[in-house]
Amino acid sequence: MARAGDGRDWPTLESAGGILSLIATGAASSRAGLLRQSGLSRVTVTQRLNALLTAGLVRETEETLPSGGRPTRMLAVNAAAGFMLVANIGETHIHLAAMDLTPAVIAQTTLPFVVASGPEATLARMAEAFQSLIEAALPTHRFFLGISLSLPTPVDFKRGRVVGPSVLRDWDDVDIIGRLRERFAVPVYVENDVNLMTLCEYRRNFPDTEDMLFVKIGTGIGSGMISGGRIFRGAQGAAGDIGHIQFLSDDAPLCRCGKFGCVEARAAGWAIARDLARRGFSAGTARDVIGLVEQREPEAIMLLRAAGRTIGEVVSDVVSIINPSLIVVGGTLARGGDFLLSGIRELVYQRCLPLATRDLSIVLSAAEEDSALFGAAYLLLENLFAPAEVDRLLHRFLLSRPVLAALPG
Amino acid sequence: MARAGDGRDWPTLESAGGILSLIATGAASSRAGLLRQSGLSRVTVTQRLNALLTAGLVRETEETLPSGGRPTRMLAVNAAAGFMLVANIGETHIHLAAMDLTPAVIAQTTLPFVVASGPEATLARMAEAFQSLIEAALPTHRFFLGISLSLPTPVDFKRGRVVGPSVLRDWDDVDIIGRLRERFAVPVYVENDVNLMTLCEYRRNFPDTEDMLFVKIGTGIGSGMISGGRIFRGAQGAAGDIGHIQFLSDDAPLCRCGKFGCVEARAAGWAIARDLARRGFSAGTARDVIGLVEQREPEAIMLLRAAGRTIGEVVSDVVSIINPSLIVVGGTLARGGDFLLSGIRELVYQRCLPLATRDLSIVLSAAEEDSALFGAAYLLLENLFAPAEVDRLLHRFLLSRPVLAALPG
DNA sequence: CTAATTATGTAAAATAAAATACATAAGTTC
DNA sequence: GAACTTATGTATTTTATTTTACATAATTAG
Repeated sequence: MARAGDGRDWPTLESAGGILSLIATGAASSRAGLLRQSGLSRVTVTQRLNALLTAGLVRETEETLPSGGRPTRMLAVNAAAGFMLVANIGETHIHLAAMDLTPAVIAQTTLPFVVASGPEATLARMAEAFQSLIEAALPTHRFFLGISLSLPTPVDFKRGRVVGPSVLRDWDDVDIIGRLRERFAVPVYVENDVNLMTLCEYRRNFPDTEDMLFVKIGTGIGSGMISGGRIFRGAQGAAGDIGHIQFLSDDAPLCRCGKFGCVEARAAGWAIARDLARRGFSAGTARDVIGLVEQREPEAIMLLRAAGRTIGEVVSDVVSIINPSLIVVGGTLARGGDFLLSGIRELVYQRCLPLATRDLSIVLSAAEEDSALFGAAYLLLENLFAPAEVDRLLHRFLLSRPVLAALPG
Repeated sequence: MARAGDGRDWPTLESAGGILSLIATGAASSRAGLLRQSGLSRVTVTQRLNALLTAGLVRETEETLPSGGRPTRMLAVNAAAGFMLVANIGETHIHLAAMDLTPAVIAQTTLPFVVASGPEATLARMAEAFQSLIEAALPTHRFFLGISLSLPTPVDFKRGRVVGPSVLRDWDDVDIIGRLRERFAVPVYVENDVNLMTLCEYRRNFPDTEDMLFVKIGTGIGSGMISGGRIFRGAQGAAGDIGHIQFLSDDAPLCRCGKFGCVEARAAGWAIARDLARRGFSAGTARDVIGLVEQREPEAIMLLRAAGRTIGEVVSDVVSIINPSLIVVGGTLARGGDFLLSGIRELVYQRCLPLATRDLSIVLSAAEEDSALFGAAYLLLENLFAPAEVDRLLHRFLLSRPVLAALPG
């Protein structure tokens, strides 16, 4: 058969999907690991791996594993083998980037975002921006892998559409995937931003924690869950909607959703800002609240602590229901640190079974910008390189290459 | 190569695990389906399927699928190919059975159960009973597949142990799997009873509903979840513990867990019985409560309705968190029908997002005896026939057969 | 530096599986 | 009943993969 290096050997590369998937998903990172995980023979693994190496999809890393004898050479996907486009639609801006497979930013740009423009115009302008990013990335990262979008609204992941009453009016039932796919002819994924922040947190900081809860406490309150290493979406992608869980009391405040007593109306950034405003402070957003807390304003601190306990009530419900082994608290208010966290911890440890809290950690998220954007990148990667999809990816990769050596001899 | 029927062809049968798994898990039920799902060629599928057919593990069913031409012959695992042992430890009795692969009961027996006897004695007596069941089943169902147990307590499924503060005192850290495996040399699984009731409900009545919540309302309150077609267990197997979610109020009642205001203390069978007793009725258990409701005792009905609303509060939290597409209400109090259900429906539809409730059904469980026992059977089957495990099963099956035709020629 | 140890590559022979090309089976439609 | 349709089986050829057996590589231990 074809030897590594004697020109391209398409057939071997085409069948190398399984190997590529194992490396990309982290299931194996050495030849021995590939042997074990794939069940293939050494000859076959060597052949296919060589095809991937010469194609530039996989590379040997510098590090080696000492083993008593010849050290094991480690393998990794070549981060420069291609690029993807990601975008995060925020409340006022859209952040777009081209990323390599690390994922790391190759080029980026920002667009203003006005909900009122509607989906058509917005998607059109995003497509323009994407086109520029492609031109920036293409010279160095020849292969265009796909597109992944983060939206600030519930998303039906499978159908790739905005669902339910949403900040994004008029986006209901817009076929986002179809629109972008048509234009760029690559796989497109769309997901809710909190789920993507959760995924980023998992992949970056807690890759070994397969059951975690991420709570985002900013101007609003939302959550995402990783279960068995995957985003937990529920039947319609609406899982994790903890912001509008209600608990009634005499003074149940009116929520922006129209109901009384929601967690958000008690403990979200806007609610605390509302309470501070009533006390004569100038505050409207989560940032304002945190600003006052960082100035050690006692009333702001007190309200943040109270919010922590309120959120703790809901989080303890979540813990009883899904039994995670880690809770990560992020979002703007998380910058309040222990002022926020102590209340959450207090309620969770007070209310949940010892069994559920015994091995439960509650930690702050390392405040990272763009975690939704990186989450979108991780989502795309894990889908493209999933065993069931990787052959399609490989096939596109092959078609994208100039057919230098497809000639006989 | 070996033709179907010319004696045993071990090599072919040994490689037929994938085919068997597809049939057993329902992924394929015709030759065409096997072709599609397995990715193997028709020749290979035919060969392996024939090996399974002649070994008696798979059979062709009577029904056929009309297709315009020659009808498709359907395939199914031969229910009589083997038997398994299952047991459900209840509060006062242990129900043990030998079941075929339908699963249907071949033989059964009941033991009294006293917690105070402790795990050693109890497991020993169960082993005795199992031995008799084996003798009953063996003549007709020669192959012993495995053992599956239902326990009325949280279980760490992976480790096969009782965890946490539990009704089963002293069972903590008893290696149940190890004990039974040692004695019977077959795979052993242990799971919590509510999870198994959930699984049974899913497999029997709603096999197409991959995200469902089962709420058991009896003397206590518990729940189980199916997510993506699998039991959702959480990090320690403690997921779904909704009975002890608290919501405070001035009159928060003391729960048997020692905290105030738990759902159980407000709405479980024992709590309603307590309230009825205070009003002069003679009631101590969920059965007593339902007895009074069935006699149309207004106060009992009123209390059951109120319990429905209380449970509805918690269920609406669960819906917001996990977004199921179906809620099945079971347990003794479910016999109260709409008296119980209406309150649950009321709260869920009132509190949850339209997105989450749009396609959500809330139904009563068809009151079935032994659903935990059948759940245990389903659990065993789905694990034994899982792609990763099926080869082991096949191997044991081969070893268990008399080696009639292992001679040359 | 040498021996021991583990990692890795590859040619040749042996197997396993797929593709191809027919052949037959068991229904439906008319 | 004849024609058509889809399901299914199998011999033969071709292709892919594993096995076997050996060779080489790059470390550590001494």
